[in-house]
This record gives sequence, structure tokens and C-alpha cells, in this order.
Amino acid sequence: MTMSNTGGRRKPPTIHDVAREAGVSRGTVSRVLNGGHYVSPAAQEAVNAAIRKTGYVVNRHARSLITGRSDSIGFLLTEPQERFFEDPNFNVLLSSCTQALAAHDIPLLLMLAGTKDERRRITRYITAGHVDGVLLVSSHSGDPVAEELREAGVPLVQCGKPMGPGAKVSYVAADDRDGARDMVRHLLSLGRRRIAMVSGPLDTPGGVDRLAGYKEVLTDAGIPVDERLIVSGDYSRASGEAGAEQLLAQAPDLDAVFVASDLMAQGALAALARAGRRVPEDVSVGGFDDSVAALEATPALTTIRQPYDRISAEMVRVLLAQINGEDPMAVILPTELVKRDST
Amino acid sequence: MTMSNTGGRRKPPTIHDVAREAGVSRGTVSRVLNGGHYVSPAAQEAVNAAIRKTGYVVNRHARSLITGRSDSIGFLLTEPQERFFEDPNFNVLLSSCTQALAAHDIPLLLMLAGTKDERRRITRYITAGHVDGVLLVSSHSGDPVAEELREAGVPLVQCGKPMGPGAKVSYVAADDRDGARDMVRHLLSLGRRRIAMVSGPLDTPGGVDRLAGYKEVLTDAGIPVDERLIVSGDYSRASGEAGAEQLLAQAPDLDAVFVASDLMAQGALAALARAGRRVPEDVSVGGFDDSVAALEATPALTTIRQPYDRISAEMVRVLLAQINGEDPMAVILPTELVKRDST
DNA sequence: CATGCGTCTGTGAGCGTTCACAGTAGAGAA
DNA sequence: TTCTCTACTGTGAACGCTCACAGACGCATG
Repeated sequence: MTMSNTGGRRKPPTIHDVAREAGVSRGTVSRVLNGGHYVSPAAQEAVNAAIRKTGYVVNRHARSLITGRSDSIGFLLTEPQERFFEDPNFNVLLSSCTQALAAHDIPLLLMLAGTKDERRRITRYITAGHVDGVLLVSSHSGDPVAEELREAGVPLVQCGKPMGPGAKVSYVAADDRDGARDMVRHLLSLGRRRIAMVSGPLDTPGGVDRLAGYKEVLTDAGIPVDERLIVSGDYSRASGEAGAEQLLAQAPDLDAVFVASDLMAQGALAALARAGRRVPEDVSVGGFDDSVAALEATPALTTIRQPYDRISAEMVRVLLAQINGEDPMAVILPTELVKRDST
Repeated sequence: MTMSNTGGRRKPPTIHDVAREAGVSRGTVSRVLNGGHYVSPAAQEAVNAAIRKTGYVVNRHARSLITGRSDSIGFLLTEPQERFFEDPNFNVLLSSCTQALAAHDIPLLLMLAGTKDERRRITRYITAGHVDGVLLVSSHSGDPVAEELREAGVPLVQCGKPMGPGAKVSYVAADDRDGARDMVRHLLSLGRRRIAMVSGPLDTPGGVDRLAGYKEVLTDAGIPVDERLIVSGDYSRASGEAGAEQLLAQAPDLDAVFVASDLMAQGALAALARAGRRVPEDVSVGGFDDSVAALEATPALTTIRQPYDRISAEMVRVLLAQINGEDPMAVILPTELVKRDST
């Protein structure tokens, strides 16, 4: 009669059981577990066999207790809920960070800090050392949370360039300025001359840089920058819609709109459609991000691809390096123009 | 001269430091930490003061090592990446589960199991006891992961009704059938008689129940069910678009479409617009979920609200109960008709 | 007065690891 | 030989907490 295994959780094997099974000491098993240096091939193999046989899995709590590391990292989003619900970019980032961490066998703790209370609770949680480091995503920069964590000495990597000039904080970002340049050059190459822009928030470097790229290319082409052709939004769909409406009122003769995010571009497309402007016949529309919103849009958006998977991979790499004592660093990744039907 | 605290992580206070500060023993501090039973008010207060003074935060690893609990739970999503990127419902669920858990001071580990490899890795991680329980979200039911976890005795709560009949697995779901009934009754009340349906996948109870509600109300109203008015999708936007196209081809005289998710309804609206059908003048369109997709749609969608925040709260409640040894249970929550501009 | 009971408190043990250290064996150099 | 060096292995001591137990105290009960 064998007892059914179903339903009950029996006591899992420990490193001791593995050691006994393999005929070696705990220390040797531990060494195998942690890289296998200074272990004879014979012992190595015996231990691995014992691990397989017993089904041993390391007890992370015991390990963490002694190492002082939690072997987990936090993914911190300091955005209001609605933005998280609306913008697929967060999901892409979250998903690829999760996967990048999974490759290192590190779990990701999701931390949503939309409100002040949550921010306080989460800051305390993090500074208490419950995670080894933090991947921070926030569009509004100069984030007080970032500053607080940095002061507490918590390894931190930000997605997107932070506001302060000399702040020694790691970040990974796409080359916003260059991406914007590519898009505006593309619009120029189509013969567009009255190119408007719905920029991102101008209290963020990302928003500033994209606008700067836009102005730079126009100026280089000998086209004066017309302030009536420029409005700014907050990356939400609604703000893109409102922005486009405002542009149509201020500058009805526009023949192109460069919108600083795909989600805002969706809104802009809706506003243009309502105004009876055909895209791309009457007006070319360019987005930024290459999120799923770009493909869902009608017509499909020409946009600037941010290499989200590379961004995530770099964020994780930089964070892990920093946890291992390396200095903060900045990584800028190239973007790519993706031509679709809206230009 | 005080040393700057910046940058360095100093050794945090332990329960020992608190005990010394408060003039009591470790045991007493521990009792205060865990509910304060069998502690005199005086000691209680002394300990709390000492905790505040020292800035003590419990070391979760040490606690977990002895209790055997990890005090963390996993949020498992067994959907392909693209679905996660596209469908805002996942974010709503994820966000509110995170918050519900935060109220219990329990971190949420995000587990994305889109591929077979990931599923295997994550299953091993979970069965190794690294989380105390799992919140499972998957639209395609009869999920092998769920079965495996259940057999391993891992506390588990599923979002949405699972497939098998007698499986003793906890779940929380909205009343799909009743929601569908409400919507179809609403469409009937508007005078619609050729009501089509784009159902969800028919290998899931949710998909089946919504279709059943639709058929039930029609039959009760004396309207024969016309199979040409029924197609099914997979909850993706694209499948809603394709579904509506197919319906228009099969039954051009339809005067309403009940679509089993808002995202699919978005697609359906696009297809109807392309076919020159005005919504709601020519065709009434009803969605399901009340996700942000419903508000983004043009026109704004009449839909059936799923109470996501209550669903999440219940999932967490049921899961925690199960972790504490209670039996699996099912919770069905009521839905609500939300009238907007598409009907 | 003795006994019991409920409330409160301190103490030692132990959770499963890693780490530092000591020790062994064998190879090569003096 | 003898000494040193390297490669490898085992052992005890932590890590910070909870749990079981034992003991102390006050109060009511026999």
C-alpha cells in the first residue's frame, strides 16, 4: 500500500540529505550549488546525482538569512493606476524584465506605487532590505522615491533618463533625440513642411529630448520652428486627442503630426478623423515607441521603435552589476524607424 | 563629527536589539510582532516604543526559515505575451491583486508562463515552496499547470470558472451567464431582434456561459436561435474584428451584436465601421468586462461590468484562507449592465 | 492552606544554509 | 628529506527568528 502523495506537502530534502546521499559533507554540496569551484569532478558528479535523486531544491530563506541578500528584485512603477491600465508599454517592460530576471533565477516583486500611501509603504519595504535592488519605471522624473532609495543606498536602475543633471543614478534609455530626428527627417522626405508635434511632458528628459530632436531637424532644414505647431501631452491617449484638436485649431494648415508616443498618436488619429482629415493623404502621422498601440491604430502607425527587450535586458544587467558593487552607469540604446501606413 | 549615512547600508537592528532596548526578552518581542497575545499592556507598549526607536523591521528570511512559510504569493499568468500586452484586463487584475495583498503586507511575485519552458520552470519554482500560494489567471482553462499545482498540494485560486466538473479547485468568477442575460435583455428592450453574438472560446466555461445566457434569453423571448448569428473568438481584438466580418457576411440583416469581451468589441466596431454600419443607429453593440477598452472605443461601449476589484479581493481572501488550511471554495460575483453610447 | 488555572515572561533549541577555518593529500622545489 | 603550494574536503559557528517548554505570579476555588 503506497500512501497517496496528493494534497499533503511533505518535508523537503535538505542539503544534509544530499550530502549523506552523495557521501560528502554539507560544505561540498554548498560549493557545488554555488559555482562548483574547488570541487573534484568526482564529488561534483556525486552531488549532482544526489540532487537529482532526492529532488533537492535550495531553501532560499536559509541562504538569504546568512548571505543577507534576498535574491529577489522589485519592479517599481510610480504611475497612477489608470496609466498602467491604459499603456501597453508598461506590460512590455514588465514582461521582458521578468524574463530577463528569470534567466538568473531571480523572482520579480511587483510594486505599484500610484498613491502617496503606497509610495511610503513600498519605500519602507525596500529600504528594509527585502529586495536587493529596484527596477524603476516612472515617466514623471525627478521622482522623490528614486531620490530616497538612492540615499538609502539601494541599488537602482531607472528606465528613461532622470531629470537632475549630475545625479549618480543608473538608467537605461532609448536615444530619444535621435529617434525624433529620424522621424522628422522621414516626414520631410515625404514633402511635408508644416510638421506639428505633440510632445511628451516637458518636465521629463524624454519629452524634452524628443522635442529637441524635432526642432533640430527643422532648423537644419531651414524651416523656422513655429510654436503654434507645438503642444505637449502626458503620454495618455486622451492628451494626444486633445493635443491634436488644439493643433488643428491653432494651425489648420498642418500637413504632418509627430506624436511623442503611440498611445497619444491613437488619440491624435481619432481627432484627425473627426476633423475629416485623411491619414496619410492629408496629414502624415508619426508615433513613438512601437507599442502594440501602433499596430492597433487605423491606419497602422509609422513610429520609432524603442528596443524594449534590450532596454529590459540592460536594466537587469546594470542592476545586477550594481548589486555586485559596481558603479552606477547610463546606457543609451539606438532606436529604429518603422514605416507603416500613417505616413 | 557624525558619519554620513548616505550610500552605506549598515547592519539593521535585530529582535535582540529591540528586546534589550525595551527591557524584555526576545520571546516577548516576537509575541508583540505576531499579534500581541499573552503580552501585558506595559510590555506591549515598551516593545512598540523600542521598535520605533530602533527602526526595527522583521527579517522575513529568518522568520520564513522557521515557519516554513514564505509570506509571499505568486501571480501566475498562463497566457501568451501578446495577450498580456493587448488586454488591459490583466493589468486591472494584477493591480488590484497587488493591492489586496499589500493590505496583508504580502508581496506579489509575478510569474509569466507564456511558453512551455517557462511553465516548467515556474511550476518547479512553485512546487519547491518558494511561494505559499498562487493566484492563477488563464483564459484557456483545463490548464495543465493548475492540475499539476493542485496535485502538489499548492494552495491555488483561479480567476474564472475552471473546466472540469468536479475538480476541487478554488475559483472566483463573475456571473457570466447572468451578465449575458442582462445584455441580451437590454438589446431586446431596444427593439433589436436580429441579435448576433461573438462568443468567447467555447472550450472555456466563461465562453460557454455567456453564450448560454444569450441563447436562454432569446428562447424565452420566443426568438429562435439562429446559428448564422453566432461566431466565436478568443477574446483578442483581432478575433472580434474577424468575427464581426464573418457575421456581416453570414447575416447581413443583423441589428445588434453582443460581443463577449470589450476588446473583441473594439475589433467588431472597426469591422462595422468599415462596412458602413452606423453604431448605434444601424447596429447596437454590447461588450463584456467594462475594461478601459470600453471607454476608449468609439462610440463608448455599453457593456457588462465585471467587478474586478471585488474579484481580486475575493481571490486573495480565498487563497489566504486556503493557506490557513481551509477547504477550496467557489465564489460567484454579480455583474452590472453599464449603458453607454453603443446601444 | 493547598490546588488549580489563566496570564504573562524568559530560555534554549533549532530552522537550512554559507562562511571561515583547519586540515589532508599530492605535487613540485629546495 | 623537508618544505611550500595548490586543490580539495569537513566542521563548527553563525544568521535572526519562532516555537515549545518551563517557570512565576495573581486570583479564585476547594
